[in-house]
Amino acid sequence: MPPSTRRVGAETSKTRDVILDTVEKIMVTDGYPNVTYRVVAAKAGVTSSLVQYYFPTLDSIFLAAIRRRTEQNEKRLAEALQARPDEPLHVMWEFSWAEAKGAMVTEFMALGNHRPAIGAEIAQVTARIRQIQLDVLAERSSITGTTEFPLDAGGLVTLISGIPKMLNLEKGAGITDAHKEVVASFETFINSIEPSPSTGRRKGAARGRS
Amino acid sequence: MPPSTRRVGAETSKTRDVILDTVEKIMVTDGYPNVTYRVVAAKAGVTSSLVQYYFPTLDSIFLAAIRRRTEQNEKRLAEALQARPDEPLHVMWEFSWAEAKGAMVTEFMALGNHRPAIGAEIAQVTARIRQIQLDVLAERSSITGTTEFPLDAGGLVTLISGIPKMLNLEKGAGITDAHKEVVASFETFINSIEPSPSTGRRKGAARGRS
DNA sequence: GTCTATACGGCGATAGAC
DNA sequence: GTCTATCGCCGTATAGAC
Repeated sequence: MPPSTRRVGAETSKTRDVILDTVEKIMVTDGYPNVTYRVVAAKAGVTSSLVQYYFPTLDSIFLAAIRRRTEQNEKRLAEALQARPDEPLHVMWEFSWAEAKGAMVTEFMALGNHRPAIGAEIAQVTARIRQIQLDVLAERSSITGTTEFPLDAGGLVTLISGIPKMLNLEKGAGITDAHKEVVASFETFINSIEPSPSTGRRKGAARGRS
Repeated sequence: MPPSTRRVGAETSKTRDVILDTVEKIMVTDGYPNVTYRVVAAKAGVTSSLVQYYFPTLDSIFLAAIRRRTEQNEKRLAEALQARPDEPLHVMWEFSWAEAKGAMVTEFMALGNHRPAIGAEIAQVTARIRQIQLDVLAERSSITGTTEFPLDAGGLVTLISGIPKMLNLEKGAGITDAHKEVVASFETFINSIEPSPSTGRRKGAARGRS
C-alpha cells in the first residue's frame, strides 16, 4: 500500500522551516525520543495537525532534518579543505570532531539502527562525505600509514571520522577514561604522516577534545 | 517521588527467567523498540500484567538483561585471559569483536544515550571490563604503542574495545567501506607490540571480521 | 495551498481486586 | 502470586474548513 495519498505542504513554506528549526532544537536538547508531533507543535506554536501536514510521518521529519544539516556540513568541509590544501588530514580530523560533537549525528546514527529509511540516508550521507575526503587524498598519493600501522586512504578516512564518533558515544554514556590519551596519540600519528605547516603559526595543530 | 511502591516478583522466579529469555530474543532479532510489555508477554505466553509484576518499568527489564549478559561476558574474558596469558592483547581484541557483534551491546549503548539509568549501568560495566584488562596489562609494563602511534595501556584498551564497536555501528547503517583495511591495519599494529606466539600454531592470530 | 478536528489502536505505568 | 481496569500519552489516518 502506497503510504497514503494525503496532501503535503510545499517545501518553500516558511512554516515548514520554523517547524524544522524547532525539531533541531528538541533533538539537541532532549534527544529524538522527544520529537513527537504534539511536542514539536507546542514548541513551534502551531497545531500538531499542521506539523503532520508538512511531515506526514515522523521519519519524514527526521529525513528533512538530516538533509538540511548535511548540506551545511558538506559545504563546510569542502570549504575548509580548499582553504588549507596542504593539511587535508588535519582539516578532516577537526571536521570529524565538530561533526561528532554536534550531537545530532549521534542521534541520527542511533535512529538509523532501527529505522531503515533513516539508516539508508545516513549511509548515503556518510558515503558522500567520505568521497569528498578520498578525492582530496587521491591527489596526494604519498599519504599512507606507517610500518607498524599501515593504512591506505580509505582506512585513514574511516578512522578519522570514526574515532571522534566512538569517543563521543562513550562520553554520552559517561565513559571518558583514556580518551585524552587516544586523541593525543592519534594526533601524533596524523602529524607523523602529514607534518602540519600551520603548527606553531596557528594556536595548535590538530584540535579535538573528548 | 520514589518510583512507586508496587510489589515486585522474586528474582528466583522461574517465570522471571522465561521472560528475560524472551526479552533477549526480541532484542537480538527485532531490536529494543520492540521490547514492549505486550509483545514480550505474547511471546513468553503470559499476560502483560505479569511481565509488569516482575519488571515494573521497561528500564528494569533492560537493566536485568544487561546484568545477566554482562556476567557471562566478564567470565568469558577472564577465562580467556587466563588461558592465554602470553597474548592478552590478542585475547582482548577477539573478545571485543565477539562482544560488539553480539548486537545487544550496540542496542544497549543506543538505549543508554537517552535513558540515564541504562547509561549508568553501561558505564559501570564498561569500567569493570576495562579494569580487568588494565590489571592484566599492568603486569607487563613493556606493552605500549610505537613512536608514530604512542599509546599507554589505557589508550590501547580503549581502542581495542572501541574500534569493533565503531565498525559495527557503521555496519548497522550499511557502511562497510574500508573496514577490512582498518581491521587488518590494527591487527598489524597489535602484532607489532605483542608478537603472537600462537600465530601459525592456531588458525590465525587476531581474529575479527567486519 | 494551509490548516483544523477528531478518531483509532498501541504504548508505559499505576492502583487495586482476586 | 496473579491478573483487570484505567489513565494519559503516542503515531497516524481521515474528512473537511478556509
